[in-house]
Amino acid sequence: MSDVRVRFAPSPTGELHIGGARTALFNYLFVRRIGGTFVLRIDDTDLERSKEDYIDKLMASMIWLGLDWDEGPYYQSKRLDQYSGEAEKLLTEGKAYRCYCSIDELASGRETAKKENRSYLYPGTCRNLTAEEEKKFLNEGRKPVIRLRIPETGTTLVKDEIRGIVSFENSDLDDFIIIKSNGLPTYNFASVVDDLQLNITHIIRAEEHLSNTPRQQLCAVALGYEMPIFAHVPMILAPDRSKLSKRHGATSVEEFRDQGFLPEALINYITLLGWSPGGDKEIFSLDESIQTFSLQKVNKTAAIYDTAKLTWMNSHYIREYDLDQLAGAALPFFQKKGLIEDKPGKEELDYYKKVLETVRERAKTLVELADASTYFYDDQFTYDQKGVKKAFTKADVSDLLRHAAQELEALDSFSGTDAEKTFESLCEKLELSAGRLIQPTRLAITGRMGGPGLFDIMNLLGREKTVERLKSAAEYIDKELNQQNS
RNA sequence: GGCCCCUUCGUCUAAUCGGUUAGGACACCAGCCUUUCAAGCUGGCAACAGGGGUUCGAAUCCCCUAGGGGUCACCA
Repeated sequence: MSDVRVRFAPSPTGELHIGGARTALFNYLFVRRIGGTFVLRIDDTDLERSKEDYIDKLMASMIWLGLDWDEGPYYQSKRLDQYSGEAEKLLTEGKAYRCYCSIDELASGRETAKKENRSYLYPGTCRNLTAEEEKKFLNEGRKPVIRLRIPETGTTLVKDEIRGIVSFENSDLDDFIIIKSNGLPTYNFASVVDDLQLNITHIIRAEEHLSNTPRQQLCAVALGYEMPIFAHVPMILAPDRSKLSKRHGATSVEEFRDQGFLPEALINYITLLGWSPGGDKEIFSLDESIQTFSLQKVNKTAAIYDTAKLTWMNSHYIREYDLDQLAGAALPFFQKKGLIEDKPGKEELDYYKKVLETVRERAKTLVELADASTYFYDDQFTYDQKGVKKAFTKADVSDLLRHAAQELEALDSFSGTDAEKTFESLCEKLELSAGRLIQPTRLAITGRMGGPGLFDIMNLLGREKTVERLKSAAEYIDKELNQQNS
């Protein structure tokens, strides 16, 4: 096993969204290829926004996607001693200092800077306070924060596996806060302390963190460490090129799951968002991606996510999935529609799998799969109105349906092929094209104009239901339609 | 606004060191297949942001402009 260590460090302020999932995925692909350790860390230093419920959901989503980790979760909220300890060290070394400026004072400085249309940097008011001055502030009841002393000159170089070397002028940075007045660390500090203490070797994270990296690197330098290697992966944007948010529809892994997407499809789709193995292959498994993944081939450009392609991939996986696996994945969707019992028996499950087999070809999501299966369970359906106009209004349709029902009833044995033969000879006898009989029959037994092969449906439904539905359709035509006509 | 990153079909992307009719996938359109709807197959539409260089030759290297994104919090 290699000593490469990566981490995925979500903050539990929401569900795992598609961008976070992709970041986790790239960490996973990278570390699994190299045989290193994948660490999960929960960045929960924001007490107000962090919720425990989200931690469980985050982990559940990762497991559902198949992204398992080796170590953790570590919780920043349980490591607070580490941060204050390191901060204290910086304080005694003179690399950090206490700042007594109030939030209001800071805000007003920021405001005037904005009015004068220049960028605001903390002016270093408390940079060189004397002991007496500090005492005075303390007596006033001020609670200090701790700021890192940033070099006034020089350049900080960030090495990034994807973007090369990115340089920042230290003079553009200010002495930022590492410990808040409530004693908790800020993200920029806690994250650095953790990455160093957990021996993280590669930080693979979203591009939005690139601008913060020089600050973190300066932290590491002050703490006497060298920073790990960075890889800032491009963002995933909404179709309108803006940052992803709720108003763009489904953005979390959980939502995609609820909409009937398979984890393999989601993974396959986001794998291709910002990375490509080269070549023409589009469909591949997590394991296949691990074999070919490299950070160097990750794109620099932000990707816009487009559910059309995801949907196409999902339909592909629905078609190709192992039947038992598909049955397991789709079951909750059937149960939600009330098609299947909470604890289905063996017979019910066998029938269910047969239904899946005949229906899976044309479903793009698991929701559609359940929608397309209702008439296998429920006799009480209405006829598609367009279909009624097309298939039920021709002359003598009701007689035709009754005739077909009679023929089927007269059969010694009943199967899909038997039914097909019966229909063929009936059409021949009546000198009808196959469609003339098949269309109204389809509508009669499913209520719809599209779907699986008619005789496959009959086969599954069985003779009794088929005949029954043919007859009641004939009745419907005589009653409803002829009444209208007269 | 300062700083940083980015720019190939509508979208995701490919194109070893500069030499390609700029390739694939989704979507879209047409045809084939077919009892319907899908699937599948075949074909079509469609891109190097703009302008300067460097070079025999630039999507590829350099510069400028424009556009997009990120970041500048006692959020992460």
